[in-house]
Amino acid sequence: MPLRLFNTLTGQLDTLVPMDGATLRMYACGPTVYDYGHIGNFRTFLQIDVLRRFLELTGMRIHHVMNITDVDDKIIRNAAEAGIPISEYTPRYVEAFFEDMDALRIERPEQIARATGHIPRMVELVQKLAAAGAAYRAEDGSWYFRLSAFPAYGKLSKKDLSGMEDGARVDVDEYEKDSARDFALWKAAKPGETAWDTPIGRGRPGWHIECSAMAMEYLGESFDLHAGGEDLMFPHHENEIAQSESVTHKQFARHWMHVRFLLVDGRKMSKSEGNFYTLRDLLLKGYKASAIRLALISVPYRHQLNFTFDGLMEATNAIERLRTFHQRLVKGAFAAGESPQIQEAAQRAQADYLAALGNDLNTAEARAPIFELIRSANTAIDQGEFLAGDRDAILAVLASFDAVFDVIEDHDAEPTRKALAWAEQAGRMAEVAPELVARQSLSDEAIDALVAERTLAKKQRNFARADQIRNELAEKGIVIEDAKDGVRWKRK
RNA sequence: GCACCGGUGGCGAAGUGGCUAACGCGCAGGUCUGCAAAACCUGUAUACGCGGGUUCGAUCCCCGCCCGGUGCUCCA
Repeated sequence: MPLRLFNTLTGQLDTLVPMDGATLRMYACGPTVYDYGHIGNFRTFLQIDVLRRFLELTGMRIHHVMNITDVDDKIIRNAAEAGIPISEYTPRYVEAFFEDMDALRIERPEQIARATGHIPRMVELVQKLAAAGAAYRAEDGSWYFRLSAFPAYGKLSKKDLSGMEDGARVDVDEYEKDSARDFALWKAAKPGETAWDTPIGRGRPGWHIECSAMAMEYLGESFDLHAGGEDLMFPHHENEIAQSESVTHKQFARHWMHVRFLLVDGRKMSKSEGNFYTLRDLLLKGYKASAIRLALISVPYRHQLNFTFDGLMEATNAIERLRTFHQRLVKGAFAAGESPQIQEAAQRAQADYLAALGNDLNTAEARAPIFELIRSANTAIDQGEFLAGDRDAILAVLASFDAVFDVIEDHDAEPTRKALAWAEQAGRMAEVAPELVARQSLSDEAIDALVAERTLAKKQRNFARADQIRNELAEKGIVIEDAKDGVRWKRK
């Protein structure tokens, strides 16, 4: 199943094929590590994860490079406020970032590149641009890209800058540029700021140059796919193209993917709006990592997603249904054989599922055949028409669903445990939802003991005691199910 | 202001120029159960923002309008 993916550059669905015929080379803009990641960041990384996982499911080999921006204005400012060098400031946020990625089960890219580890490559690129006449040094020692040297500028974001007045909106501290639209490649050091001594002077890289330098270092002058959030399209990605192609005269990335922003309660998420959430915030409110993952990927990447707590509950309940069904298959006893209707339904579900994802990663459409299959399988089981071969066929479909969505298998305990440990250490226990604390208060062994006591009470027809135990457990988020083949319990 | 995107049942969200417009969640009733839970069945449902146009036929195409959102500046 090939992937037809919307390409910002061409404005249409293009089939994603590795240009070397073997491995898809892709670059995705990663985080700037000045704070904890918020759910908007993670929506982007999650959608890129969906892309990766779908390609892997179809058997494609991938080489995916992600950068970490560990030097920029905000980092310098925050580190200065904290009174520590940036090399001490950023590691904790790098670590937190990967912890959050793991919590959301986002696969690691094949390669992670830090900006501060690639300064010489960036300097080289600036030198090459200068040699090509596309870069110039301003009086203060900063280097700028000369926009007029790249006539194709605007081809990605479809902006026509020809009509823009030069000098209409020049920032006061950018008076040294030849043209207002020229952007910084290298920023001259200001007193006390982090800086590197290099052949092009003492300073630090501009924001855009790191991605050009690292992408070309690891993926070559031309590669298959470049992805990121929609906000990066302009100016960041446009500038990357200008810098890179001015040096190589080759197409930089062939295919560009942009993930739309999410809204929270119908508005853009921002700290001033009071609708700003990090992953940790949500985990401490008691939501499961899997529910957050599902909520953030269920709306296709090219659509705005309106994030709400109702949406998180919906995702929580949908996962519950998936997991309950999965357990029913795994634990159930079925007679040998296959029933043609179920086999056929499983095959059709698998085909529809893959087709939906192949159609520009339509995750919403992809869910439908899975849930349809679950309903018909449940019906067959209830009617005693479900056989062991049917189970195997459906488990295979669920496995390919989980290869991309990754929410059926339950990995939720660890992220919550880590978030609680972090809250304790960071002195933020006040933010933890009381239900979450209650839920953590019983060990599996204690629950097993209570469940056994209840089963005994039931056998003795002491229903008052049995219900009392069930209520006690329910208060701590433990749900009991009396099935034909025994008693099950699960944490809500 | 300029540009782009969206407005589908109670909520979220697919999709299509013509068959009963997916799927999920919620709610109600039923089956099962000591009672529940899970599961299934039924209902919720006269759901395609408004007004024109094209067409044999439009939710889907075109025009206008209203509403919401986003970008044009640091931002996933």
